[in-house]
Amino acid sequence: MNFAILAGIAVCWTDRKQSPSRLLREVSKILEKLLNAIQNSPLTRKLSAFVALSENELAVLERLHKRRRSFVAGRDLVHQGQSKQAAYILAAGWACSYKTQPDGSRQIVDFQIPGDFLGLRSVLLHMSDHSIEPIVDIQAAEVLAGDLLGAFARTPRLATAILWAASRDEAMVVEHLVGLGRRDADERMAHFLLELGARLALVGMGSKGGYACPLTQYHLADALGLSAVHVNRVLRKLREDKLVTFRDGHVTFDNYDRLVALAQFDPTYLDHIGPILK
Amino acid sequence: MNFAILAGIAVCWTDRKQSPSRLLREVSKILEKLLNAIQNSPLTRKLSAFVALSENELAVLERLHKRRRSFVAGRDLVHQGQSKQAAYILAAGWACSYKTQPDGSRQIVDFQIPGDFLGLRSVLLHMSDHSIEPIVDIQAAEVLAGDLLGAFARTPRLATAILWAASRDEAMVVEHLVGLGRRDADERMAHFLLELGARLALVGMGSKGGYACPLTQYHLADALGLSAVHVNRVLRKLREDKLVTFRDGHVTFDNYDRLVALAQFDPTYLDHIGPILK
DNA sequence: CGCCAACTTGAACTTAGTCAAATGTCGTGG
DNA sequence: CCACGACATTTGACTAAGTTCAAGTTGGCG
Repeated sequence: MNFAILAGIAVCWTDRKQSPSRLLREVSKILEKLLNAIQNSPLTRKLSAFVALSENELAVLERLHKRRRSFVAGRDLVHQGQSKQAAYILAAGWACSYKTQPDGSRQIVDFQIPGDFLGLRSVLLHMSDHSIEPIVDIQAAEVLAGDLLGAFARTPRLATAILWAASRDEAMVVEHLVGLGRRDADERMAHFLLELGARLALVGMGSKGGYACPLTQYHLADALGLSAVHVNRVLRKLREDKLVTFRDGHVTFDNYDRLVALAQFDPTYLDHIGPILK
Repeated sequence: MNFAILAGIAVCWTDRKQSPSRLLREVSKILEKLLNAIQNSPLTRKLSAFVALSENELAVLERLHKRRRSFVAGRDLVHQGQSKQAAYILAAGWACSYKTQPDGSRQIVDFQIPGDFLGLRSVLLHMSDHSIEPIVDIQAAEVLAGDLLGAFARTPRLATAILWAASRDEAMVVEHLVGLGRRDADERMAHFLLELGARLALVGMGSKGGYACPLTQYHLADALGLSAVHVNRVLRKLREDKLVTFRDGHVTFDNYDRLVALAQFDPTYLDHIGPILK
């Protein structure tokens, strides 16, 4: 009995005859397992949205989610310069990775939402070049370097899928860099809010209408390279122009299309189909 | 007969007795091969500076350098949005990867110098999210996705070394992002010139005294998120302050230590020892 | 020689930062 | 219940950094 999810469509096949009732029973058992895996893990959900994962691969992925730990908001999970070998898969809550300068100012490099890896690069460099802070209380699965490499060796397709997700993250960092270098404050904010919405939509936490967002204006300032004061002004302007409203922990897109036009937002780099479905 | 280069020191050993003259002959043969490989390939040189590579791994690395091609300055090697599966190893010359915005402005994400990979991420995403432009005439070895994966499968240590180099590149992009978000124009320029110097020193093309640099002030402007006019002013100021001189395709550090202090340059993220020498 | 690209400089302008102060909100302890 | 502090948000007035526009200068090369 074989089973796979292909671009959202379940496919199953068998090479020998079976009674219909037995076939049905098996399929339903597998479906239940899959549903379980996908519902329990935003990472699985994210990867499944792009890449065909077999039952076996899903099982390996699930095994990576053992060793679950909780962390409280605000206390650094990893600190810049710390030598640490573990990565994490974020299961619930938001985090951000940032670097602090000697003069005290900080730059947020990226936000992580459920399904994202934390500190994958640190594992390879054997040293964290940045800090990671939980923005709210979070749940994360610790992944030891050895387990990850083991999983890669046993399921190369999964390895490719994870590397693909890492590449996608890197593409987002590049887009962020472009924003800091070549977009003014309004465009930067618009682009940021749109990108975050697109990412959240992938794990079922947002839509074109808006999304819940626990970030403070200080987080936005540190991410966008602006002062908190200016962030506030920009948000006011966007709100008054009926483009987007950021208020009380919630982002509401008042006019998605005009916002996309302002930000010159092109979600191509997020939308791409994965590398496995050839 | 075994042989390795370990942090710049050659090591050889054998498990059976051999006549001294024969041993000597073998060692000199191997040395010649290695010298050849290292001189011919800046990538080999870069990796060897951090990671112990065996004779076999060096041979595999050399094989990746077949299929050498030339490209003229200014004509895009890869274009944004292009679907392309090959990556390149830059053998000679300088290139830059950049993104252009719909409004025509461009942001240079990174410069590549000999020994760097071009478009490694594009291979995984099956699509280039940026363009690559040779700054001068360049020589690059085309690496097909298949060859790369084959080499990875046969020599996992080499795979780790290359992934490590890729992580290091990503760390540089992050540092660049921090610069755009949280450093003013002077610091940004100082930091950039220092980082470039450190990278070039790794492949023997620069020192604490300075280095040859084919970039124009427009390149600097596009990389640092400044206008070309302002780049000119910043360069003048740094020159007048006797910190660094950028002129006639040559960067000269007039006062390395004060420049490091101004830029708050911390080369930790470039200096790190590789992942294999545990 | 004349052209072109890179570089240089000045002046006016715009964006975003800094400083300062007021408002709002939430949870804690009296 | 209210007072209080901690923190996030909001607004205004002023300032500094960097852009834009415009007009040269320089140097290499056909």
